[in-house]
Amino acid sequence: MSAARRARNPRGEGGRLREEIVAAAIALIDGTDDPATLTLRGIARQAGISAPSIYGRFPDLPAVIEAVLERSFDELREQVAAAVAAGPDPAGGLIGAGRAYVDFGWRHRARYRLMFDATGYAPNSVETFAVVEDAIRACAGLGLSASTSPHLDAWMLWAGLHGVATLDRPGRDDLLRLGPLNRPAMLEAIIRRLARLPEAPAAPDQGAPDRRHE
Amino acid sequence: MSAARRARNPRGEGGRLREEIVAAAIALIDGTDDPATLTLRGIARQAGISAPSIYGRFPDLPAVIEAVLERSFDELREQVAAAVAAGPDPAGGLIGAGRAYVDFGWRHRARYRLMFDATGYAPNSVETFAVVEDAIRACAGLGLSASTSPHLDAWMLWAGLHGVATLDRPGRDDLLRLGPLNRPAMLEAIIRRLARLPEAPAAPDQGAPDRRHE
DNA sequence: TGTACATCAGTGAACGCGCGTTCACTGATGTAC
DNA sequence: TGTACATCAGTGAACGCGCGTTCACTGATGTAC
Repeated sequence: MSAARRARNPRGEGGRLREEIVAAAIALIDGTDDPATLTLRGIARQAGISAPSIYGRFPDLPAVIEAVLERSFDELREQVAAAVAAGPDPAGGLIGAGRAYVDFGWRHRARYRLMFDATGYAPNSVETFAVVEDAIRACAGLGLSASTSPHLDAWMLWAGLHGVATLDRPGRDDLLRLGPLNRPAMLEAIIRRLARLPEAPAAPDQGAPDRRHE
Repeated sequence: MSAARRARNPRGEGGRLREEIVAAAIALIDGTDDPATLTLRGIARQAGISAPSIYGRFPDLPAVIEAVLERSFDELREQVAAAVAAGPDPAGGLIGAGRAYVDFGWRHRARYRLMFDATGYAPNSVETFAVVEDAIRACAGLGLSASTSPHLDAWMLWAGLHGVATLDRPGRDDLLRLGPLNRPAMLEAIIRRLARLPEAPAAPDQGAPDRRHE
């Protein structure tokens, strides 16, 4: 599985292994569709170390998973915040943030499921929420959103984004097989309705191909 | 685990065991929080039979799970359809349907996750979708909903409901710990926005206690 | 009415597997004197 | 500068477990004659 034999870390830098373990765990789960693939032995194989080596850096498997959660929520927050900042205006930034969120869920399908299904604890998950809430608040302040409670509306928006990210998935053609949907336009509509932005302006070329599952 | 020794089925009615196996599987998964608990050996224990007995009725474990999926989607459709019919008017029925949907997800947490995460195939899942779509169409026909595309709006509504059903869960206090939310009111707001019903009328006593996790 | 027999509804023991975790160890490397 | 030694970064073998599945069987029961 792994390439050449891994070189042992120099004296005093054994802590580096901790990072390698978390990175291996993320690579492992990102390469599959099923969070159950994330086993301690699998992580060790991916990292090119023996299974017991993990115990030098983590007390047990749940501790490794918790580290994966924390890093993943950081990543999610960064990507969502970057999208907010990249928007042409606050409303565009908010819509981009929603897209970035769902995109993360689609690109890291199993990891995303782990993030929300695991029994672990990720205290930094609220930071992503705060980014969304602040974006709505900014829009409301400028009169771009009709939101009177950014806190509640952010919650609703998150629920909607979470639904899109997890409901719409390949490999289950029984679910919502609705013909060729224009997913980007639908996602934007959901964001607008839940964040109380005005309906989208007329979009002439909404028949763009759906490249989601490629 | 099981009570007294199970009595063997009479001659010719061995097919009854099939029903018992599916029922045992549902009881097993409904009694836990983790879909991974649904093992073949666990199902056999729950049903009070030996593990190999299952092979007389199902080719393997995935086949049992598929039967669970099918029965579960039937149950979901029934409950959603009943809520539509029980509404005081079409709009009230639609809101009730959304509530019933999320309620199913909350009451059968692990099973609901299995329904959407499993790799199986449940052809009857579209029937629930059709119930929602028809409810929106009925509202639109009466001018109660501003929907111009019940099909797309039903999809969005489903995504929103799915998000609420799966995102908001006990045992993960890190996620969206937002203080005492008025969940019923928020759920209703999500349904109204996505199904394009008018905003809720002023609700004086929205501070009702949140009894969801009791 | 008796009885041999086929069928049916299961069971008990065993298999190989991957898992999380423990234990005793190995061998390189920096440090004290 | 040399060397004993403590420390560090891991490893290999083994444990017990629950899993899905296979196999040969058992014992009750309806049916043919």
